[in-house]
This record gives sequence, C-alpha cells and structure tokens, in this order.
Amino acid sequence: MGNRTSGAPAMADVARLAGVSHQTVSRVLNGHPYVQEQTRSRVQAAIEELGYRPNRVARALVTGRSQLIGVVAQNTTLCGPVSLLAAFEQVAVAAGFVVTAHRVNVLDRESITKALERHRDQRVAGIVVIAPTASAHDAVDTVPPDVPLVMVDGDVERSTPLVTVDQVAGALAATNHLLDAGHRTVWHVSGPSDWFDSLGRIKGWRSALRAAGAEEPPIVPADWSAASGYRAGQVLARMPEVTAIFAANDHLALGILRAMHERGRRVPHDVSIVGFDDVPEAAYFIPPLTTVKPDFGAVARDALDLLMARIDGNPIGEVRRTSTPTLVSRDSVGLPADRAFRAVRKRKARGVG
Amino acid sequence: MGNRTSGAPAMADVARLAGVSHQTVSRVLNGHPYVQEQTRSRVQAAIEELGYRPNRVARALVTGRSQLIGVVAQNTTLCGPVSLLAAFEQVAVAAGFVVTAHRVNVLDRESITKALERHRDQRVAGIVVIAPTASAHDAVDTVPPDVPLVMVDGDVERSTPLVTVDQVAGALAATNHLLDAGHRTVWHVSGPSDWFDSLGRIKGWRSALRAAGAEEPPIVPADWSAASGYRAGQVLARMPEVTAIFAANDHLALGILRAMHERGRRVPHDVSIVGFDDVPEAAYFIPPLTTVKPDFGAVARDALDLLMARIDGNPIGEVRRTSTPTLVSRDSVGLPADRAFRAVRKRKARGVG
DNA sequence: CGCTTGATTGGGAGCGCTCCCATAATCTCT
DNA sequence: AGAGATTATGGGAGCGCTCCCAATCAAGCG
Repeated sequence: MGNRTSGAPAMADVARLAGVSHQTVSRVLNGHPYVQEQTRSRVQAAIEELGYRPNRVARALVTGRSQLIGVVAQNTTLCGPVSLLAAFEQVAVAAGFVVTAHRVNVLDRESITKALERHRDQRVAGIVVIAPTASAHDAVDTVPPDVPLVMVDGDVERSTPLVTVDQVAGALAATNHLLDAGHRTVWHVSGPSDWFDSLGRIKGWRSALRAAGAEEPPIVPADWSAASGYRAGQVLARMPEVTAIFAANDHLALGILRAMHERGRRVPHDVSIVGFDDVPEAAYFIPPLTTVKPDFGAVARDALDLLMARIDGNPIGEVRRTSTPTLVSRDSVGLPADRAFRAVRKRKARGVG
Repeated sequence: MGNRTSGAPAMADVARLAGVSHQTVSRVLNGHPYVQEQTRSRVQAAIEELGYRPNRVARALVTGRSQLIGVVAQNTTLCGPVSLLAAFEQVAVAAGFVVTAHRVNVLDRESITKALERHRDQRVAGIVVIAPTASAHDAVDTVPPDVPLVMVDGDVERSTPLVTVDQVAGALAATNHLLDAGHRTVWHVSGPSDWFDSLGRIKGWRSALRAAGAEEPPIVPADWSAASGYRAGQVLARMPEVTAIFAANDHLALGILRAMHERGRRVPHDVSIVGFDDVPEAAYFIPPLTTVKPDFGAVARDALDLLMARIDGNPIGEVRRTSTPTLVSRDSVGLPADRAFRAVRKRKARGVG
C-alpha cells in the first residue's frame, strides 16, 4: 500500500502493479504518444484492477489550474438565471469541467468581489459572471487580466468578453407583435433599472414604438416578481386606454394577468399582454401567455466557447456573442376592443355577420 | 519572486518578507497557538502587503480533503429542487465551504454513480445527494462508507443519513384543509411514482381520507409539470362529483386551474384546489393558490449539519432530520357548491339572506 | 545549579501528480 | 559504419501547503 493516508490507490500503486514507472502511467492517462500498445494495455489493466482514479487535486496543484469553472450568479429562483446556470453546467461538464457556483444575494460590488476572490482561491480555470448590473462590472475589473473570465448578460459597452441574448431584438419583436395586432401603442412594465436586461428590453420597446410612430407612454417600473407585476397591473387595469402591455418577464405578466382578471378586464379581449422568458408554466397561464423565448442553451455554449478560448490562451477574435430570442405566440394577444368592434361593424355592414 | 509559475505569491514569499519560516506563516494562517503576538502581526502585515491568499488546492492535496461539497441533483428548473440547492449553497458558503453541483438529466443509477465518482475525483469533503428516487439510493450504496454523504428527500427506510421535509404531514394538512372546508372527499393529482416525494404525499392524502372516513377516489397520475396538470385537469373538470383536488405541486395546480377555467368550472366556487411548494408565483395565480410551504432553509441547514458531523468524524446520533411544512391559506379553497347551496337555503329558511 | 516544563520557532518530508531531462533501443541517412 | 533522428522508458525535481520532529530559550523547581 504505497499510500497510507487515504484508501484510494495512487499512481505509484498502478505503476508498481503494471511493472512500469509512474511516468509511464501518467503518459497513458494523458494520452501521450510514445507508449507501446502492450505497455499501455498493461497499465490500463492495472488501473482497472485497482479501481484507480487520478487525483485531480494533485494535478491541479502542479499545473496551477483546476478543471473547475467558477460561476458567480445571483441567488434567485428566477427561471432565466436558473436555466442559464443549469445549461452552462451541462455543457461545461460535457467538456470535462466541473462547475462551482457562488450565488450572491445582492449584486453589489463587494459581494461579487468576494465571490470572485473565493473562486480564485480555488485556482479555478476560468470564471463566468452572470450578473447583469453595472456594479458587477466594477467588481470584475478587479480581477487580473490573466484569469480567463467571461460575462453573461453584461454591459455591451465594456470590453470584457461578453455573451448575451439580444434583449433589444426580443423586446422589439414583442412590441411589434402587439403593434401589428392593431394596438395604437404598447405600455411597458419594466424590470429593475440597474439590470442591463431591463435596459435592453426598454430600448427595444422604445425603438419599436418610434419606428411605428406610436406615442410612448411612461414606463411602469417593477422588479422581476409576480408581486410587483400585480401592483403594476392594478394601476394599468383602471386605465381604459391601456390595451397592450409588454411585460419585462413572465412573472410580471402573471401578476398583471391577475390584476386584470380582478378588475374584470379580459385578456386578450380588452387588453393584450406579452411576456419574456417563456417559463415552462407560461403556456398554462390564464390565458396562455405569448412571450419571448431566449435560447439559454446557446448562451451557455457561447459562454463556454469563449471561456475555453481564453483558457487555452487563444486570442479570441470576437469577444462578443449574441443570440436572438424568438417570439412564442399563444393566446394573450388579440385585437384591441375598439378596432375589433369596428371590424365587426364593417363585416355587418357588408352583410357577413 | 520565489514563485515563478504563477503571479500569485506563495507562503514562502510571505515568510521571506516577514523574516520568519513558512511554518510560522502556516501557524498564523490556521490560528495555531504558540505564535507571539508580535510575530503574528508581522506575518499579517506581510500577507496584507503581498495580497497573499492561501492556495486551497495545495492544502487539499496534503490534507486529502478539499473544502468542496459536492451536490448531486436533478437538472430541472423546478422550484423545489432549485430553492433547495440555492439554500444549501448559501449555508455551506457561510460555513466556509464551496459547493459544486452535478446536475443529472435522469435520476437513474448510472448517471448518479458517474456524478458521484466525479465528485470523489475532486476529493470533495462531503457529498449531498438530492435525488428522491430509489435508483439514487442504489447508486449511493456504491460509495465507500468513509466518504461523508447525506441524502435529501430520500427513502425513509434506508440507513443513509437523510434529511427530508415531512411530505406525509404536508399532504395530510392539505387534505384535511379541504375536508374541513366541507368536501366529501378529495381527489389527488400525484407526481411521478418513482419519487419519494410523490409517495409521501400520496400516503398523507390517503391517511387523511381514511381518518375522515372519506371515500378514496383513484389517483390521477402526472409528472410535476403544468402541462401534465392541465391534462389531468381536463379529465377532472368534466366530472361534476370532483369538488376538491390536492395537487402534488403548484405547477400541477396551475395546469388544473387553467383546465377548470376553460370548462367554466370556477375555483373555488365549484372546485377547490390545494398545491404544494408555495412557488413565489402561487400568490398570483387565478385565484391565488392555497398551498403547502416546505422550509427549504431548514432542510439545507439540517443537511449541512449532518454532513459536517460526518466530516468531523463525529458519530451522528440521529441520522434523520425532518422538517414539517406549513399550510399557506389563500383563495383557492372554498365550500363545495352543494353544501354552500344548502347553507344558503338554510339561511334563507331562517330568514337571514 | 542541573533538569524538567512550556512557549516559540524552524527544518524537513511528503501529499500525488506533471514537468524536464536523461537513457536506452531502434531506425534512417549520408 | 558512425552521426543523427525517432521511439520508448525511467528518474528526479517541485507545485504550495501541512504534518511531524527537532531546536532554542526562558521560566520553574527541588
């Protein structure tokens, strides 16, 4: 038992059993050339027999890099961040990495800095920061440039490698969808103003409105929760001129839906609503919610790609990757009541009804 | 720069700067006694000056244990598992650990075994398995007994250290709540039959029914999704005798809610529904959902407690911890229509209405 | 005063691995 | 045939830390 501390066999044990040097075992393990087939299989057999598994900690010590990827994300059960984290973990594991996450409760500079430091203590191979606020960027600037790092959903203006979903395009599609349905204008219930996601969605909404020459109503601010959507909805529900709402996410939309229901404003008959995220439940809201679906899988893959390029030391040509979300049309969007009425009248006049 | 591979200063650098041996630095770092106050502060100053941070990988190599806790969980955005994972990470980080998670797509023996092996390659200090199926237990039995391991939401019959929420008690409370409202019996839309959670909830529902002498309707099987809840709801909605439903989770309840709505059966007027989990959105369903709220924070704390006891080698007296969920009463439960009718009639007869 | 005791420090080994370099043995080419 | 490249192996150093085992010095005691 060359190894007295832990029960697990070490490389030396394998070497002894196979009658080779530890170096040869290492070569077999790492797929190096210059090992005879016969030797290789002898080593392989010894590995099998002992149930040997290489100690990644020792490897990390000598190489200076673990196979760990650190993720900093917000501590939330929000579908977006969660899906993203899960998707990233999936692709990272498939690529032979292990993911460790630090969830922070608030996205301020200090918490994020601390999380980053802890990751660096672990000698992670790279870091992914999913923290779409400006303060996150400030914290990230603390990290020396030699640690591979990519941001997800960050500031498009900064130079850090960045992967995002195209919030602007998504919001544009949502707003246009509502406009195309015949609404004069579209109201927006936005996410927290320090999130880049919110900002992008506002921007897309606004530019769709402008392009259509529609009047721009004031933004109704909220956070991401159904509760705040409900509050926003209570206000909106008592304004008869509100016939179309683009909510910054699906939970917000859920809250709005309920507020509308309570005041007897029917969706989509009286007011149309579009959400964002396409949470799995959105199809079962009352009514099923039309929403915008980001491709979290694509974001995760892009983030890993960029990160691996940085880890391998490749100069990454493009430091920005964007994926475009798609509109999922369900039942929460319809004709505005006045236009529908006019349409009916017209048909009646033509003797159709 | 005593350290030529990476830019980060090592213990030797600190020692040199402070004019002491590496051993003394180590002692300061680990809070050992027998270090003079003056020496200690000198070392501290050197640490500060260099921005030294101990290399946890090296420490892990020599001690044979990292400060990592491995978690095996299902890859899902289900609120329950996600909240649990987040809560666990929180408490673990507070205790100075780092959490790495392996999410598996299917909870079969092979996937879980693989995840466990990968964790052990990292020399994690302990493992938490959040995988409430029997196959998970089979996989866990592969792990040698010297690696600290605790299960969450597992089989109460097995001997592995286990932390659970009391599904039976929760289901009992939900069912009794419905029975107390005056319903003759309660239907149950259950989760997948290979989850212990489902089994526990079925058990609680059943025993509540028996205790009340109520007739036991057939179980309506589903998975955890809103989609399957909707399908179950479509069936239930066309059965007039169904006036009360206990759904195994909130998403299921959401699907049922919509199916009821579509067929014009009003909740809670015609049929009452109780869910499970208390997802943040449940308060904004139409109508707000009465549900059962498990205490994920408590589960997380208990799991860490048990795990730390095992890590420290303490013989754990109790290897089972259970927390009882609480009923959150909202608007989806009411009197059954026939009884309400009778109540009205009675009141009318008494000349009250 | 010699001898134990405790406080305070340092020196070295070694965790399990990968890297660099040496050593053969075989093959290729002028 | 001898110099060089190519293939196949082993030996040793060392990653940054913690552990074990001295060594030193002051104080305490018979």
